[in-house]
This record gives sequence, structure tokens and C-alpha cells, in this order.
Amino acid sequence: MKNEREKNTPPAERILVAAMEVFAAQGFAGGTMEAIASRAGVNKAAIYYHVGGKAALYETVLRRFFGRTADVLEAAVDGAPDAASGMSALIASVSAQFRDNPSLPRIMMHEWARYGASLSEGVLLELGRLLRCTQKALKRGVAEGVFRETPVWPLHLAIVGPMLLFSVTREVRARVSSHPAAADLRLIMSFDEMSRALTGILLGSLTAPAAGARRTAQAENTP
Amino acid sequence: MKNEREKNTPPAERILVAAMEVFAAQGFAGGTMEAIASRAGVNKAAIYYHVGGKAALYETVLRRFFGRTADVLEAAVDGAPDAASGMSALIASVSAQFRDNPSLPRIMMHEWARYGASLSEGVLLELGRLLRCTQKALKRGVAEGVFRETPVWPLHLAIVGPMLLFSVTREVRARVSSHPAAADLRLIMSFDEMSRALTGILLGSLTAPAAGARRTAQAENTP
Amino acid sequence: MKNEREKNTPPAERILVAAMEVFAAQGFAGGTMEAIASRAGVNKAAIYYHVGGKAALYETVLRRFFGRTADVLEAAVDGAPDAASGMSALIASVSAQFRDNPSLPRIMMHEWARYGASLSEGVLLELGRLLRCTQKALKRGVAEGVFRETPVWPLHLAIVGPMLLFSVTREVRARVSSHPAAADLRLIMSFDEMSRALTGILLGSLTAPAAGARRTAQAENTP
Amino acid sequence: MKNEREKNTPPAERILVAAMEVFAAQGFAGGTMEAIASRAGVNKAAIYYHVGGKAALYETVLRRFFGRTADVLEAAVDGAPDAASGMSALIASVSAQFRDNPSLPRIMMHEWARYGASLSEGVLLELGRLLRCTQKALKRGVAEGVFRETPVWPLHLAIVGPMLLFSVTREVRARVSSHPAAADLRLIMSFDEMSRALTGILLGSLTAPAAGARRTAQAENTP
DNA sequence: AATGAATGAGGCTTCATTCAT
DNA sequence: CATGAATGAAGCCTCATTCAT
Repeated sequence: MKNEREKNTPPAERILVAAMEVFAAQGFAGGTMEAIASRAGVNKAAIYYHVGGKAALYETVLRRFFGRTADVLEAAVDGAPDAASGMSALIASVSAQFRDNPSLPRIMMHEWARYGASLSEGVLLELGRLLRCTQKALKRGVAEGVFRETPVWPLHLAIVGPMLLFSVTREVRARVSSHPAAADLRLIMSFDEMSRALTGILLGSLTAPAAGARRTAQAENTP
Repeated sequence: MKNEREKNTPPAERILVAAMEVFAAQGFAGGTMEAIASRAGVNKAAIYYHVGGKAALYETVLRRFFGRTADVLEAAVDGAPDAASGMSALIASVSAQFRDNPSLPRIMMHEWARYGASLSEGVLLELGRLLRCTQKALKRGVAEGVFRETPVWPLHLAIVGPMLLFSVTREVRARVSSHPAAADLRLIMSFDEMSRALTGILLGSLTAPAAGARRTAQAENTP
Repeated sequence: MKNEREKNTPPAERILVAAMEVFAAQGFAGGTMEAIASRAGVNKAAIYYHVGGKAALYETVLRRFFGRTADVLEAAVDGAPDAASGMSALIASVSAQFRDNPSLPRIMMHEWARYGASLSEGVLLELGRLLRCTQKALKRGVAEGVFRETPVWPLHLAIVGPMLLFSVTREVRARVSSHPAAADLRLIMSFDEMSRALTGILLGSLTAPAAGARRTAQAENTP
Repeated sequence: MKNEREKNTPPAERILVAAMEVFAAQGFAGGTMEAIASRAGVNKAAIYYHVGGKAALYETVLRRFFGRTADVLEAAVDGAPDAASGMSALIASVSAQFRDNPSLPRIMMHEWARYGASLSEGVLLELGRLLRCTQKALKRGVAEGVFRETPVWPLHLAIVGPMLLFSVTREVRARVSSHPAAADLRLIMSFDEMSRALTGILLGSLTAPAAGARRTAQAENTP
């Protein structure tokens, strides 16, 4: 019962937010309607009245929040002055989204782990928009001649995967960081630092003269 | 009830494997003792006799399979002739582990998404070993003068994150790939291809003259 | 939402008809206010405004439709020129009532099966009028010397019982009649045919010289 | 919690009996698992363990008790020395079944009123056996030359319908019989009396020289 | 070592009913 | 008059766990 805004936000909206948080923390199976209702400050039956059953609620949450994220990423990519800063902005935006909406990465991970059991056509469309952002940022760089030709899909994974993992390990890292055995690992790091480090890795590779890739292939085949 | 080996494997082992698979697909909350027992070909009560309750079973699964993975990765890193191939071998090993044991990435994602609610001291130690592998591979390259100084943690995430996401999206990608809108995205890719692509990106960045990083920082500050 | 007359019939009337139909098909416990409201084309709350709660609605339905039936039967019996045709008209009227208002027999059966849980004083009076119809038709025949002295109650049951069962089995008989095992049973029969067959049985018995009854008693005692 | 036999009867049996009684009194929708469990003296979950969900329980009840009734009726018809006593025995058996198992007529009426919504293939077979009993008794009489040719189905209804109605009105008749307005109706009557009265009506008609039927037809067509 | 039976707790959902507008 | 919103109570069902054998 987050009393802060309980008054001014319509129940349907409060329900969606509460559901997002509960499903993020507990997954679809683990999240209970009871927990969602109490967190949203409404009666359990109100969820059925406004949204429908558990499955409908979950799907609505997925579509809604993935859609909003896609909106933000698209804006970030489109607003950049050049290709390199477009890619940087994309990564920074992913980072910021995950930082400001910690439920997002969690619910994504739960959902992927479940074989995307609740990924309806509508949700998949929103996910597709996310992938299109990476594609657009990449294509622009290639067109401007500053990025090497690179397959989209691994690049997308290389952006989202690390940020996902970084985001969801936040609490565990904080818990573990005080442990002497973890002292040298520098587990604590801000989203900005992580975002910059990742940008460094990826932009470095995208703009390099493809030497790295060649050398890697050699290393792979040599043994 | 995988009849294949039901006869020759001791019940306790069968239970752990079944639990791994069920928890991977459904998460901790969604996986039921009934499903695990039936998949293991044993009575429900047998699980309590051999392993203990649901929480104990889950924790045992985590420790067991993370431990085995750590064993394999350590061997891969230690067996490499030089730093570059060590890093390549690490990435390839992660890829192979996820390919051959599809439950592994799923259960990891579920667990991280849940705030590591079941990450006991013992499990954390196994996870620490995983991180040490990246650290060791990186340090060696730096010592040999072929890798730039790089923070371990982002590098680790940049290896594991993409491979995790790649692994768990396998089925959904297969489902979606026939869709016309996904035609140009080349979503279908073998673990080997993905592994090589990722190796290219990361080794390229690790061995580059650090120019990328610098340029990135500029891009970030320019706007 | 039977659009046909939705406009011209007052809400209270539409509600009663809808309730009749829903209660007939689902029984008191199974019929929902939601279903009734939607079928009547009104808001759920309107039912409370116009009629009252579920129990009041049900009772109103019972009284209303049983009362109307009693009106019709009384008219049929009173309008007959002689005793035999009075009895025939009674049976034919019961048959016609059940044919034209299929909810009537169903709701009666539900109600009787429930121990007449909702049979208030008012409803019982209407039911009493039904029984009086049989009584009147019988008495007239006895007075005219064409009917044997016969107990009213068994006769009433022998009229209403078969017609009830005939009416409510309509759909199931249609479903089953195509089955080869039911081929010789001639389950499909019009209300008119059934009514005539029943009239034949009952009038035959009422007008017979009471020999049948005596012989029956012998058969019973013979073992 | 009928303490009488709670000890010696297996739970599955107790559950079926309790379900029969509860469904008879309340119908399918109105009967609750809670009520059934408590009446059977078992935990609610035990019902799911032994029988399955509500629908399965209901169907099992229908099949079981209709089947038993068919057994009894078949035996009665087959054991009679001649056609007339066969028909008498059939009617008497129906009467005795309804008397000794008051849930039977109630559940039948509920089920018919519901459009036979739960009449699966298996249950329909048992119901078919009931109809076959009437058919057999009738055919025998026709073969022996003592019964007129008569359609089976109306005869069956004329036997079962009145007895059904008689049985389920027992309590209401008792309640109403003290009312002065009902004094002359002789509503209270034993099952034996009712059975004999009905036998008189039906045997009288079956053995009559078909005069009744002819006269009836005249009466119908005259107006 | 293994299992069929049993159960208390809790989860999802429906429903009759009320109320402010 | 009419209705959208809201809710407490109750219903069906599942599940982790225990226990006697």
C-alpha cells in the first residue's frame, strides 16, 4: 500500500504497477493476486473487475511496460546526432530504463526463462520494437561508414544481456560485496559506470578495423 | 518419466535432474513436487526421504549444477595455451554448457530475477568460482601484455549475459523466425556462431589500443 | 439481450422473463444475477432497484408464472362442454403450457427437487390452484357418472408428472435419438402426440369399469 | 458426519453417498464441496484425491446410482411370473427405489431440468437401461396377448413421471397437509398406496379393449 | 527404501450486494 | 432511474508436507 499516490492514480493504473512489481519479484507463478491487490491498495475482486484474471493481468503488464520501454529507446536512438552517439545513447537508455524501473529486467528474465510462455502476439510486437532499435542504430553507423558490418542479433544480446544481469544482481552484489573474498572484484558499480564500460567494449569492437575478429578466428582454429 | 535411464540411475540423482528441469521451466514457485516426482519416476514422498523439502531440493540443485559448471569452466581456462585462446575457450565453454544443459541458463535467470532469494552461502561460493574464471582469463592476458586493463565485472557480464539471453530465447526465436517481420533479423543462429560472434566483439575490444573507449567517452560528453 | 422487444417492454417485465429463463436452465443456485441482467438488457443494479435481491426475484418468478399457468388451466377446464372433454382439455392445456413456455417445467422440477425451499405461502397458493383444476375436472366426471371415484392426488401426478418429464427431456431426446441403440424407442414425439397418448391412458382408466384396479391388486398380492 | 458407519465404509464410498445427498438437495451448482466433505467426514482435498473435481464427482454419482437402480428394476421385471405382475413389479420397484433412496428422484429432476448438462455417454447408457425395463415389460404383455400395443415412451413417462413427482413432494406435502384448504386433497399417502393407485391406472389402460383410446380421440376432435 | 492416503493452508475466481453519482 | 465501481464472502482447486505401513 504505497500511500504516496494512492489517492490520485486511478485503480487500474495502480493495479498494473503493483502487478509489475510483484511479478518481477516472484515470477508469474509466485506472484499472488492477494499480494498485488494489497500493494495496489484495492480489493482482490477489483483486479478482476478492471483487468481480468491473472493471465490477462500478466500479459497486460508485459505489453504495457515493454511498449513504454520501446518508446523511450526509439526516441533515444532517433534523437542522436551521429551513429556513434546513437549507439551510446541506446546503451545508456537501456541502462537508465533498467535503473529507473527495476521491475523491468526482472520480469523480462522470468519471462524468457519460462520459454516466453506468456508472450502473445501483442507482446512479441513490443519486443520486436526493442530489437529494431539496435538494428537502426547499427545500420546508421554502417551507412555512415563508421561501424563494421555486424550481425544485429548478437549485438542486441551484447547490449541487453549484460545490462539485464547487471540490474538484477544489484541486491545480491550489495549483500556479497562486504565479503572479503569479493573485495578485489569491484562488484559495486553505478549504472552509469556499467553503461560506459559496456559502451567502451561494444563501440570499440564496432569501430575497430575488424582485426579483432580475424585474430579471434585464428585463435579458435589454431589448437 | 524418462524411461531411458530410469533403471540405472539412483533415485536421488534422478530426482535432482528432474528438479533441475522442472524448476528451470517453471521457476521455484511454479515447479511442483508432483511434477518433479513424476518426471523422476518416483513417489512424491521419496523426494522428502532422499533430499528433503522443496527449498532444500532447490538449493541442492543450484549448488550441484553451478558447481559442475564452474568445474568445466575452470578446466577450460586452465587448459588454454595462451591468454587469447583462454578467453576464447572460456566463452566457448559457457556457450557449450548452456547448449548441452538448457536448464542451466533458465534456472540462473529465474534465480537472479528473484533477488537471489535462494542463494545460500554455498551457492554463492559456486557462483564466485564462475566469476573467478573470467578474472583468471583476464589477468593472464594483462600479465602477458595482450589485454588492456579492464574491470572484471563488466567483462564477466558481457560474456555471460549475452549467452544467457541467447540460450533461453532459443524456442521463442524458433517460433517467431518464420514471421515475415523477423525475416531480416537472422534470429536463428547456432551456439557456435553466437559464441564466435561474441568472442569477436570481446576479444576485439580487449586487444584494441583503447581508442574505442576514449572515443566513446567523448561521444557521451559531447551533447 | 433479446433485441426483439427490448424497447417496448418495461424493464421490470424483461427482468422477470430473463430470470425465468436463467433459473430454469441453471436452477436457483446456478443462475447468476449477471446472467439475468445481461439477458434482460439491464444493469445488474437495476434488478435490485426493480425487484429486489435474488431470493425475491426467484419467488416473484415462481408466483408470477405459476399463477398465469393456473389461470390458463382453470379457463380450459371451465370452458369444456362435458366431463370427458374437460379432462382432455386439462391435459392438452398442461401440454400446451409446457410447450409454449419451456422454462415452466424446468423451474418446477428444480424447485421440487430442492424440497420446495422457495415455496412461500403465496407460491403454494398458486400451486394449489393447479391441483384444484384436476379436482374440478375429476369431480365433474364423477358427478356426471362417467368417471369412477378416483383419488385426486395420484391423478394429478399422473397428468403433470409425465408431461413434465416429457417436456424437459426434449433436448436430450433429440441429442440421443440418432443413436442406433435408441432407434426402436421412438423418443421423438410432438407435444400433441404425447398429450393424446396420455389422455388415452388416463381417460381409459377413468372410464373403465374398475376391473383393472381389482386385477392389479390381485397381481400385487400373488407373489 | 453420519457417525453410524463412518468407521467401516471406505472414504471413496462415503464421499459418493454424501455427494449424492448434497447434490440431490441443492443441485449441481448449489451443492458445495465443503458440504459434501463434511457430510462424508473427510477433508475437502480427499475428494480430489479419490474422485476428482466437482464435475467428475457429479458424473460418478449419476452413473453409480442410476446404474444400481437399473440393476434393481431389471431384476424385478425379469423375476415376474407373468406380464401383468411384471408391470406391477416394475412400478412397485420404481416406487421402492424412490422411497428407499430419496436422493435418486431429486437428482434426476435436477439433472433433467438442467438440460442433462452432465449426461455423459456413460450416464446415458444407464438411463437407457431404465427405459429398456419398461420396454421389456410392455413387450412381454403384448406377446402374451394381455396388453394392447402401446408406445413405450409415453408409458415409461407415465410410470416414472408420477412417481418422481410423488417422491420429491413428500416434505412439502407434509408441511402443507395440515392447512385447512388442503384437507380434502388427501395429500398424504404412502409409497405403496401411490404405487398401487398408479398400477391401477396404467394396467387398467393397458389391458382395456382399447375402447378408452377411441373414445378419447372422439372427445378431442368433437369440439 | 518406498508409497498410498490424507490434510491444512493458501491461491484463483465468482458472485450477490451496496453505493455514489 | 440507471449505472460503473467496489467489495466481503465463499467456492473450487492445488500443493507442500506428513504419516502409517
